[in-house]
Amino acid sequence: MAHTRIGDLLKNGTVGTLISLQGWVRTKREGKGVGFLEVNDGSCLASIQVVVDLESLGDALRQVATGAAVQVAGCLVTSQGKGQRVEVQAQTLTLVGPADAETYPLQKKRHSFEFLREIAHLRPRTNSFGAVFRVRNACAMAIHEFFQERGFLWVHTPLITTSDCEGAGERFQVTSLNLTQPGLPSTLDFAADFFGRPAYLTVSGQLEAEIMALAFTNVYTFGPTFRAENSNTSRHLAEFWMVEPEMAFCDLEGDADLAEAFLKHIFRAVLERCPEDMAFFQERISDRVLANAQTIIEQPFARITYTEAIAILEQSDRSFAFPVQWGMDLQSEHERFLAEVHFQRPVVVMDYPAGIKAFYMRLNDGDDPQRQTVRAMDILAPGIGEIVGGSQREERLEILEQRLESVGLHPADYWWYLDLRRFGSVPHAGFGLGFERLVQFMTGMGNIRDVIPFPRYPQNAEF
RNA sequence: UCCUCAGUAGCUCAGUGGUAGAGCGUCCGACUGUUAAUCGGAUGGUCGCUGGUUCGAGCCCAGCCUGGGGAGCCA
Repeated sequence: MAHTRIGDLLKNGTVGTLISLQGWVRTKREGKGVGFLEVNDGSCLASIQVVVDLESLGDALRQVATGAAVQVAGCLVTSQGKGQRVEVQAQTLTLVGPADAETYPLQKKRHSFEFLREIAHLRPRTNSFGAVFRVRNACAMAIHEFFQERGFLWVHTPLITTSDCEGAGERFQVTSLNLTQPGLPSTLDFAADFFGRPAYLTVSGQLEAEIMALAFTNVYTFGPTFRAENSNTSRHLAEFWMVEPEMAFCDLEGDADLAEAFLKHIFRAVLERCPEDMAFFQERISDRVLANAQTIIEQPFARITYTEAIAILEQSDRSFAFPVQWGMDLQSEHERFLAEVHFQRPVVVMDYPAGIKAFYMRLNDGDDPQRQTVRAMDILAPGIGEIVGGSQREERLEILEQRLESVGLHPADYWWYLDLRRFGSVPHAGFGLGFERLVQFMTGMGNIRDVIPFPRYPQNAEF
């Protein structure tokens, strides 16, 4: 008999039919004449109740404990008990893989996320992580859907790179040299290394995405990114996934428009496709999850310039640890005030001072030289902070060369990037979205390490 | 990396100088179409590590390790 996924049985299963299912036992309750198993196969949040007659299947049931893998065949019947529409009256119960109840770490109780992080190989079998990873999947699909519907090409930018997306943080070095040899690293000869020069794991696919955008008009990347920063926070990972759309013939306003439509689409899609999981987050993780999603979907994002943001902060009666001053980078406390207190919804902040942003961002025309700004755009989200960072790129060759020089970079190292400005240059723009931060934002999960199956962060790469 | 809080049973925690505790889990029993089942019993400890103070340290002191929260960096 073909096996049916539990989500299918609970939703569409016809009472009276014979079915077969496979999954892992969440709990077992045993009485005198009858026993109950709750079996989950990850297809949905709910487990299905399997009713086991002890006279016929008692021996088999005794082998089964929490955590065991089982296969059950039987009749789908209307539940006599409360709490579920249907249940399975077992005719056969097969133990596929036993689990020792004494040593199986997951108990029939609530566990802390800190503890579950230590058993990342088992935590996907919990309600919380089941919901997280189903929502994560739905987010990823919604992202592809959004771009594909709009004619964006999914492009694959390299993970190993020799270029540096300036300002994006510390890089992991990639080498085939034998670093355990004595005498290293003073004798390191990169000419003898695999690529003949130092190479790194990518910190951003943006520069290569620009190449592709200037051929395909609208493209996006969606893949892993690596930062060797010694960051120990609830919103940083050493390995994370990033989405980076890049659009030719597009300015900063178009960029912000796309980012807003993009976030709205993802929230709408996930709410529609994972209602049980989202209700679970609302109930168990944060009671603001659903209201937050509604705000994202229904309300237009606030949109201000950096200069206006500074004015709002200066006029607020808050006293900030970091004094507010034009030219400074916005601190966490400032971002939180803007998104959580002042606007209470996502805020797009545009036109940052040139001095605090990367070389490739387009200089605004007609600025006071003392207050030169660039066409940068950050989206600040309540509870998360910066979720999107983007800009219109500098498309003018001479100005880009000057910017490189002024920040101490060598234009020769960026010859191909500059070539894009020599041959058919057009205004273009894009942004980067931290995928895990999006999932955090969506689910209300407090720590980014709990929205990726196997988190990498300083001193941690166990699983 | 900095600031701060914490580390005691499988898990969540109480215990602030004098015999190591509770709830949950697990096991056994009872009971029951149960569903965070219920009731009774049992099981369970290098009190993070190292050193120090003291007649005596889970508790006080120092260093280290690990984890949480916040900050910086950023997505």
